[in-house]
Amino acid sequence: MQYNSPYVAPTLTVDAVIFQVTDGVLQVLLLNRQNEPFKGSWALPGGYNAQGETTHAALQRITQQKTSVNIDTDLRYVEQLYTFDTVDRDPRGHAVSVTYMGCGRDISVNDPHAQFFAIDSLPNLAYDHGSIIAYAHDRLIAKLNYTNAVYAFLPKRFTLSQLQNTYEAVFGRELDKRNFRKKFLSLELIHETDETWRDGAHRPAKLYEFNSQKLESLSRSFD
Amino acid sequence: MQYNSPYVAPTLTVDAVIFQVTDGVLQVLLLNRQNEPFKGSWALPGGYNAQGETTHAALQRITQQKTSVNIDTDLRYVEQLYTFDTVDRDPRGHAVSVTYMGCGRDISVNDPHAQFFAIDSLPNLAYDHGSIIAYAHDRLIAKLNYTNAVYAFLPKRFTLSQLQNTYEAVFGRELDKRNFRKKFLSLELIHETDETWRDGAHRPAKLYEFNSQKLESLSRSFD
DNA sequence: GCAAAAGTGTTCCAGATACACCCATGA
DNA sequence: TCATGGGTGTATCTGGAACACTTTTGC
Repeated sequence: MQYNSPYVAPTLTVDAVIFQVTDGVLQVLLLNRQNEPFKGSWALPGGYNAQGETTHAALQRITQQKTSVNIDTDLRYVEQLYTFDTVDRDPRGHAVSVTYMGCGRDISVNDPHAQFFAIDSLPNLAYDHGSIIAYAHDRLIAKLNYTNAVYAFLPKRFTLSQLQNTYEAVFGRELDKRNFRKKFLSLELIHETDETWRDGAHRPAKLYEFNSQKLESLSRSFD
Repeated sequence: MQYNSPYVAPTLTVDAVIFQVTDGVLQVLLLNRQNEPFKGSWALPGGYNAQGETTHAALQRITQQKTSVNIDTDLRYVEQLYTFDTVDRDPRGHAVSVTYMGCGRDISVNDPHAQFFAIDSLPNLAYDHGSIIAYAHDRLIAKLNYTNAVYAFLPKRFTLSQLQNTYEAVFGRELDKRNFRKKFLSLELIHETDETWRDGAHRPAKLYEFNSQKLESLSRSFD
């Protein structure tokens, strides 16, 4: 491979779509932009990826700096999504963005400019971040359909109702309680514990645990 | 976003996994490397992506130059796969590679160093191209399972046996003829034509056509 | 008439869907 | 005792899997 003119690489950036489910609502982490371009709009956490740094390492550094979220400890599932590279997506010049999706729970953000938004009431978004979020949501739905990735949204021990709520929040539709329980239990991904959860004036719920906290493909797809 | 040291982007490259099905065998296009590193090994068609060029445009230019394959006219389906960025994957330095998968049929290559290989008898591969091909194959199987993407491997009119052979080549296993036909026809992706195909001393086969040559998701997954 | 691929139906089983009531608790 | 969410079973339907013979042609 020979080149006559000196090679100049495009700018490389990383962007993260960080999801959590709170009170039965799927949320995305966004940052309010303090500078141009798109000052005042909301954007995914992201930044530059320099030579010698993997995209994963860049993501780690950037989310830590900008949102105090640590992708290795705060997120229980992280996956590369897609690389967006339309030449005109950034008004400052050609930038190629490697995007990631991450899932966690009870994520606390200190920065006053960082905030979680419900997936179905997003504010004005910078760049092409609206389509990146839509892409991530589609992928997330697919992942929950054929893997055990829900574990990333749940505490170690959880009730079947919490589990069902999480699926409903991601899928954006309601599921039948009896069918949900029958099907999910038949997948043999979780087991009962001897603990129960008391929460108000009603029968306490059994707590369950995942057999494995590692990503596994389901024997049959969920949906 | 301010930087104290001047920003240097990693080298950006693109690599293509180009599939076709010939005589019931799934094949991948490879190039024999004439230079170091990995001189003599086989590699995916790929090359540098400079600033101002989209990855798709770079792919177009590179496959045309190196293998005389035109991804817009010779391939009927193209999709971005994944971005590989392990710092040490290229011995010459940190390179980030955006990979694509493409599918076509009857692709002719002029270059004597370019050749199609059966997916299950690949030669010595350069870089991490073995794992890229494996990743592409997995994705291809998934795509054929939940979309009508097979059309990319077939001529405009084709027999049900050709269709079944193509699935078998990609999936790497045999399918039951009666169940295959019943199921595929029930998906309503193809329609009969009034033409038949004569080919040797046996009953001629009806020719079918896809209703649409655009990618569609199946109402129920295939496999 | 024979070799070769095309074409065709039925039975069985597993899993999806639809659906309504009793249980255990706190106030 | 009542309000609240937890927990449970059955009937029906649809789609997947297994399986073998007849048809049409060229030689």
